Amino acid sequence: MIEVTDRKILRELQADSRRSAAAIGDVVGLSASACHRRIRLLEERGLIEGYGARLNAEKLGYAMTFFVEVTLSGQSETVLGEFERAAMARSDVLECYLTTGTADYVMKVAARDADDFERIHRRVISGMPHVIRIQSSLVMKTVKRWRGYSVG
Amino acid sequence: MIEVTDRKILRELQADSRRSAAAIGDVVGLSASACHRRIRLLEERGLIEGYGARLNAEKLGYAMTFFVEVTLSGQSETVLGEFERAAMARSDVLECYLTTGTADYVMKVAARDADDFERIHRRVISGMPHVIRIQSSLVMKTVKRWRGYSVG
DNA sequence: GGTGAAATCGTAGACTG
DNA sequence: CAGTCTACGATTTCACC
Repeated sequence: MIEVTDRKILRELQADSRRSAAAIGDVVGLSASACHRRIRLLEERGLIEGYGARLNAEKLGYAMTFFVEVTLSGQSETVLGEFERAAMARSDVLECYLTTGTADYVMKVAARDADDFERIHRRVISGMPHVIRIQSSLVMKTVKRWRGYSVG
Repeated sequence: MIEVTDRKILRELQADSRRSAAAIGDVVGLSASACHRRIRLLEERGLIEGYGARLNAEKLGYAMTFFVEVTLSGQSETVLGEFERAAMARSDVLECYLTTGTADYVMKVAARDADDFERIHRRVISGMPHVIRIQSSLVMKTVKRWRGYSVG
């Protein structure tokens, strides 16, 4: 289990990972060094996997985001493994999940424009191993994102 | 457009936002102060929206992640707005997108266990305004995540 | 967990090429 | 626009209470 103070630290770091141990300590009621010790421990325990910048997709040139549901021709280890390796390797695939439900995988894909998505759909995803069906949904509006887990 | 060096900086910050300007400058071939200046500008231009810790869902106590597709009873501004406000307010809804395709919204939801998801499904999502249909998929395996945009 | 101190590192500004 | 230099402040890390 995670202690109350640790939860507060995680909440702060999730919202802004650039704050110093001293600043976070102020908020959670800990001295800078005690807070720093706890952060180190949270990293070592694997609760914190890393720190990253949140980038603006549009300003980066990615005008379109899609959810793509992919169905494969089978569910054997080999089939899944080969598909997953291909998904890992594609930089236009931002996220990829094996799911229950109608399809086998759900992927989040970033495209620069409609032509780019057409290319990704036709050349990239269709060409990934064992894919027999693709259904994509364009994200028209991002209502919520980056808000992270509720940690207390 | 984004300059080559800026792209490299974004790539580094996306992968690890805790590195200092000096450390990133080393990688991209810039002095600490030049690199620092560019990072400030990238923040001001809105390319960098923020910095966050990547937390481990399982270790936080969220054993299950779901994609939930929601269909509403209409598409008027009022209907969408009321639903979106409810989605924003729920801390178990990690992400929420208005999409084209079969459903109206796709949400990512974190649950502590099966009972918790049952509760979220029955009490929370079904209770959100104007929801007439819910279809959820359990994430069985996260193949790819956190890898961010290809910027360089 | 807190304190305090030392060493290190990071930030920001002025100035030069 | 980048590099250097610089000065100040912040941060990390340690031993000890």
